[in-house]
Amino acid sequence: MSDLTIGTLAKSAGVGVETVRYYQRRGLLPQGGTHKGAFRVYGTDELARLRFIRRAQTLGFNLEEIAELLALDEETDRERARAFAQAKIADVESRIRQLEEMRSALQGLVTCCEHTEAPAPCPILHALAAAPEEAPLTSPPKAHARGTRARTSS
Amino acid sequence: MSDLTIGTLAKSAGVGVETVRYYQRRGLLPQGGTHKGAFRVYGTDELARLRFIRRAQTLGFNLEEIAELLALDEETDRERARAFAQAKIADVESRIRQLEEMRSALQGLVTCCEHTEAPAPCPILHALAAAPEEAPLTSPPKAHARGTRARTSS
DNA sequence: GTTGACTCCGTACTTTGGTACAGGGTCTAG
DNA sequence: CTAGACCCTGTACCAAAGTACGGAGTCAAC
Repeated sequence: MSDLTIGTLAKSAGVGVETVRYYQRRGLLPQGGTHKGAFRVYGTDELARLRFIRRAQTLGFNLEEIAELLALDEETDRERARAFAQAKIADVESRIRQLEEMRSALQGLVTCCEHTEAPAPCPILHALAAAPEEAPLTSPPKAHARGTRARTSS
Repeated sequence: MSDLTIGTLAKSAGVGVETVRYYQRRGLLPQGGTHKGAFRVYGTDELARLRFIRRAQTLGFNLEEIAELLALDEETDRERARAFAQAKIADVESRIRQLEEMRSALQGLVTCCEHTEAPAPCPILHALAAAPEEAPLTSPPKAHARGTRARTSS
């Protein structure tokens, strides 16, 4: 037993076949698997690796980070694993803080809206439309800050 | 005054020219602007609209949602604006909860690691590698849950 | 011995919020 | 009147994590 085809391997880990292949392309899973006939077969270590990936994802690691985690040695890399986890905690916490700021700003708008008499323009839309010179428009969350050159010209 | 070219309009709002054009393509800003000579000129309402977009982004709205917000009427759509904001609050809060779960799981691993004697395999990597039948692998945060068909076949 | 499900391989597409670039035209200052 | 800065249009590209699809081969059951 534990002679899995890619399909059963995928199902066992709760992912799609295409996902497994994708992980193979990304180098997270071995391309191989021993051949048996024309199809590849996978064993329990591939399954464990696949589950490792999914669990690490639920903890907020992306695939690149997971590749690094997978390269760590259980015996000799404890320090590094812990540092990794701690860095991720810091990262998660900063995202939480960002979201909390959003929430309180939104909450402020809603509260304001509820305390405004009916025949007035919507304070929410109004607040969005008004130009707050004080709050200088902290740059919106860019998906991936890369070449954010403001092109301030010569 | 307030006869802005696309470049000055963009600079006034703190975005790049390409971004303005992109918003135009997305229908968030009018394509037009009155022509003056060969170039388009924009006025204060385009600038206000552009700033509206950026502010709404900092509150966590995506461009599709912002398009809807922009379609609301300040006078007659107060209910809808508030509902919108409240839905966004709920959304933000659920993301916060998710992140908090991640954080506590990570914190648990780190704490565990710190209380383990040195000559043992890394508990973090170990925990990731172990198969927790209890915690059935709550699906990792997919970027955009769309066609997540597990292809459970016939 | 054929049908249907599965596998293999490669490539292209998805989403979101933009960037970048090419190949023009135009406007303005010196 | 010419150089350089700006504008226009259109298209292609970026990241991340997959998903979809086409065409061909193969395996197992009936």
